[in-house]
Amino acid sequence: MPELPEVETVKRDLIQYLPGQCIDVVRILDARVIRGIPPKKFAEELKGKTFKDISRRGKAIICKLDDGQHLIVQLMMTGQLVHAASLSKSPLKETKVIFELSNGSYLNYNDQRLFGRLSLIQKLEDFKHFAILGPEPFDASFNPKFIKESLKRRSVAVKSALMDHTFVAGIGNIYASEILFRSRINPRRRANRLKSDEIKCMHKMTLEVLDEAIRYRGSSMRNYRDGQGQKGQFNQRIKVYAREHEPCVCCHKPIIKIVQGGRSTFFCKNCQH
DNA sequence: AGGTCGACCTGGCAGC
DNA sequence: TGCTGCCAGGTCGACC
Repeated sequence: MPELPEVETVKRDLIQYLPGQCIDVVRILDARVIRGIPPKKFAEELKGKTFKDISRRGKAIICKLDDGQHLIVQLMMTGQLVHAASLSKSPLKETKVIFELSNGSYLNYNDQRLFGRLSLIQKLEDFKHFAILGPEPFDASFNPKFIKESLKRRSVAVKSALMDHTFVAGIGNIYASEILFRSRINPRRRANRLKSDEIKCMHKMTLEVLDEAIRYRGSSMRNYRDGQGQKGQFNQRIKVYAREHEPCVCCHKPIIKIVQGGRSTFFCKNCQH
């Protein structure tokens, strides 16, 4: 799914279109994406509400409504939140929910695999997922000291730790591999065995990779699209993810792929120690 | 408590 | 052409 850079890109797109728009109609084409509330009630509750603000926490998009409620969208693996000026004549097969807005435009929720979820909650504190989420990478609280302290008790591979959202929010499979490549750290290293200078470097590279990915509007492996339905441009800057057998940009030895915690990891054995 | 694994879903693609 | 098996960006809950 979209990881932090992709979700941040979608958020920045939608913030240009949604605030001030009233939801006239909610059309639910597949009710399985609606969570924690009966779909009919979901549609009724949202009808007539106006978007006040759009924000992001981890990989979730938060739409604040004028009545104080929050529409939370988790895109998961294949979700897309796309704004469209007009309704497509033949709606995509993946379109699961259509929000008709007061200015005649539309917000479509598309999702091929139906892992994504739309929730409607009163208070953000009530949302269970946020309660367990670690700090935002760009937050000052996410710093080398915090990382060192958090990883002290974790014997898992550092790649798995980076992807653990209770440790730090927003990092998924693509960016975990990219961050470790730039940090020259072997993804198999145990998290609690990293030296202080390696932690400092990993922290710096986390911010560098995520910031660069946001500037390039994210990566599109298969399904990701931004708020306007366009692909991200970070793909050509990806150094290791999904590049098995390709030469490493530094030493030209082949990139290798391993499986950690059931997920693919890509790295250079020669450059990452 | 931390770690591991399967379940949740659909569709694209490689191999036969 | 058509089948089978494998793979995919995330999260959660059950279990050890």
